[in-house]
Amino acid sequence: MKAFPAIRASAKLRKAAPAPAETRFDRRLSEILDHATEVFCDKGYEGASMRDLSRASGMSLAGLYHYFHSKERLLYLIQKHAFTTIVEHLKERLKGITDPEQCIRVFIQNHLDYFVTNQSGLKVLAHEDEALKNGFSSEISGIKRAYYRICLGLMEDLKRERALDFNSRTAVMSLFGMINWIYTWYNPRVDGSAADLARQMGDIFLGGVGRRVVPSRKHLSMSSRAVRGRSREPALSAVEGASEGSAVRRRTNAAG
Amino acid sequence: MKAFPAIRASAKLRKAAPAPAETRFDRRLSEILDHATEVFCDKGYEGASMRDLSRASGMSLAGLYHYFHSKERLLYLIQKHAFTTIVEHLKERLKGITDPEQCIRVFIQNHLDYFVTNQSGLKVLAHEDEALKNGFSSEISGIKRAYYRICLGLMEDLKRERALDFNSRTAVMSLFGMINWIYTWYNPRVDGSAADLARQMGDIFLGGVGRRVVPSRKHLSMSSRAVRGRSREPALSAVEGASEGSAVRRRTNAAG
DNA sequence: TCATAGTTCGAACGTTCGTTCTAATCATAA
DNA sequence: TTATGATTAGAACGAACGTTCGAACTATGA
Repeated sequence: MKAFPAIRASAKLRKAAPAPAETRFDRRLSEILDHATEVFCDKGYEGASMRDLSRASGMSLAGLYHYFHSKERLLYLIQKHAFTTIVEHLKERLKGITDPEQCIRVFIQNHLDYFVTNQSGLKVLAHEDEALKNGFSSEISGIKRAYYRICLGLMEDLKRERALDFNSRTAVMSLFGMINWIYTWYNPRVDGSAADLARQMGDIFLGGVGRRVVPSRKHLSMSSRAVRGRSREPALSAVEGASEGSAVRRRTNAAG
Repeated sequence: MKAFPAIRASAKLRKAAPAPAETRFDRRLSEILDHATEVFCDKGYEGASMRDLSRASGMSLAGLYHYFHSKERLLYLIQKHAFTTIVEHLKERLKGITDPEQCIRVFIQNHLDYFVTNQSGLKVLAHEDEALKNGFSSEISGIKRAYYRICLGLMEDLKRERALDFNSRTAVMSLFGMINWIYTWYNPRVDGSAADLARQMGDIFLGGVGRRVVPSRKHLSMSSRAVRGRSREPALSAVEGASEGSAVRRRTNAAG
């Protein structure tokens, strides 16, 4: 409701074909998790009440507690599932790819793919990072650390192959910032597909913004071209903030 | 307390020399704002209770309400002050600088400078972005939009001068991601000064990570060198997450 | 058909929430 | 000293919080 209209739009169910040995319990829990993810996305973990979750999932307050022990454990389940999914998909997609640059592009693509098909999920992951207390947070931190280390490894591979010299930690964290921050601004109508964004962010991260673009690899999809045309405007005298711009559609809650 | 130990460490008072015409009320309110910023940083806006704020600022619950009408207005005051300060500093520092690349580097430096000297403030700004309801959020959104538009203008200047072709909105948002996400991972003991980080992030954003570095501009400060040495490790076989790494000190809550 | 296990619910628990009331305290100038 | 307005605090408000309990429902196999 409140938070970010674009995000709420296209949340889909978790699975198209449920696993055969899936019990009724598992199925129902999964539904609750999906609904809860939406609510946490909208109102934040602390801001969402169990009664909100009850309303969203069409189940009574007490009924919810048949599926998890506490609100905190619910967040834990959501985060664990989301993170595990991302890491699994990533490992799968990285198999067989050897070129370090390509690996990093796959990493970005995988992350953004998950976000675009499961926007609320990534927001809950990124935004409610510190919401869990010590007991619950440690396992999530573990998965998170593994994810971080995968990316760090890719970065080191790139450095070694090209004899580069940069701070890997800063690079990884900068990349995480780029791809996670997206939950605050992404609007599918304006910003195109995940593939579009992944290519753009890959270009920026790997090649920087301040260089002439060599139009290699079947560049410039339709949608990114459309967006690009939009921002061709005077744009100087920026410091004395001009009038309403058109490039930002929904909410420019990007800064800060 | 809870959130991010490194952030809590070095928060300083807002002003060294108070303005002459500053009333007792203003001074006291400013103190409360500082304490509240710390608490919001640690527990989040929703998670922090008025009683927490009361405890932190050493004032009774009822006494707080002499200085603001509601908890929400308190957050509004914090965000407005922080944002206004950042934008003012930026405008000041951009004066006289004409080279577009240098302007963007100044933008990054200004943002990170504010963060390092006022860590809790930027976190509250970045993390509690959506906490304000419609009435309060509109004015903050305005300042935010102005800040965004400044950066967008710098980006367009760079594009024009060098005849570049990239999506300005994506570029600006990516940059915001890089410099805002820092609140989730920055540790002064590991990551060096704001100037260090600003240079590194400027290099990445402008030149990309995947290029040989020309060691121009008095490169490589002490602290960044120290960090760099640390992460010189095997680093391959990344996909099957290896054992505990040493590059991440405090918490690797960077991902997801 | 009945017993059983799994599922759902209404109602309430004790606690904490943001906020307000009224009165007491403080600083200051006359 | 006294009068005055700014500041602070104790106690309480109703509302909402996360959670629990026991009873009622429902599906399933015997």
